[in-house]
Amino acid sequence: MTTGGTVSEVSEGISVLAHSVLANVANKWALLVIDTLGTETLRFGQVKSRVTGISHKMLAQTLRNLERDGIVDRTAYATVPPRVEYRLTEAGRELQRTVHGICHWTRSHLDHIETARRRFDAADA
Amino acid sequence: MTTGGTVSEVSEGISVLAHSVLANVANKWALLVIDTLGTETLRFGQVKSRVTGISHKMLAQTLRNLERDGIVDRTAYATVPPRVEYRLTEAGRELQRTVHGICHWTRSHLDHIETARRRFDAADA
DNA sequence: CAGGATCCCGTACGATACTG
DNA sequence: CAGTATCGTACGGGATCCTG
Repeated sequence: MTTGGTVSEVSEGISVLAHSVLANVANKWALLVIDTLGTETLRFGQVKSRVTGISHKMLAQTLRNLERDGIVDRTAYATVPPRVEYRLTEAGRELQRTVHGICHWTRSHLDHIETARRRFDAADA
Repeated sequence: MTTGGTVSEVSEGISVLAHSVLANVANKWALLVIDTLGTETLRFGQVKSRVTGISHKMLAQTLRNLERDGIVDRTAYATVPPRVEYRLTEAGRELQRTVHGICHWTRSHLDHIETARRRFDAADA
């Protein structure tokens, strides 16, 4: 590293944090979980059944990361069997609006993308 | 598998595509590249220097995936040295608006998140 | 300069099993 | 039911070298 200035150190520190946040937020499972939660309060199992294809492990991990970043709120009831509810925080709901935009864009462009892929794959053949 | 109906086969086929699209779009580098392109037309090297921390390989890979999905447009000029320009397609610009929302949310919530993380990490200690 | 090919390590992720 | 721990495999992603 040839930088060595305090300014660049600070700005790099910020970008490191930003990158780690993006790594948590900008991945398939996190997006789907955030979009699924929406304005609802759901139990672990409910989220799992609504997010198609997510594994038990990945859901737990994703929820923990989102909780850690203050995006989802976790409430555990000390009952038997245990009951744990998840909901988006205020910041989480702000994020959810733009996240929903991506999910919506994806769904509405599926056929567009499929043909684009076919053209691309045929081109370099 | 106990499903076996044509309906579920079709819906699963759709979700498989959706998941693969999300896997391309919903990752750190793709988001940053899309947000960086914005409304501009940039050369490979320009994108690379603007997306902090991306490696040569990941940029090439990300741009190829985005091109394949019809999100970015690639124009190569047969000059020496070669000159390749990237810009968002129409669909890509639609996506860019919501992607920008995520990047903006991340940037404006950095300190909020940092404190949330500290509280979380301190709690389970 | 753009970008593919190869090597190699670390991590993500699924499956499974165990605890409260 | 919710969550953690362990294991094994497969993929992500960086470094490096090579081509048009």
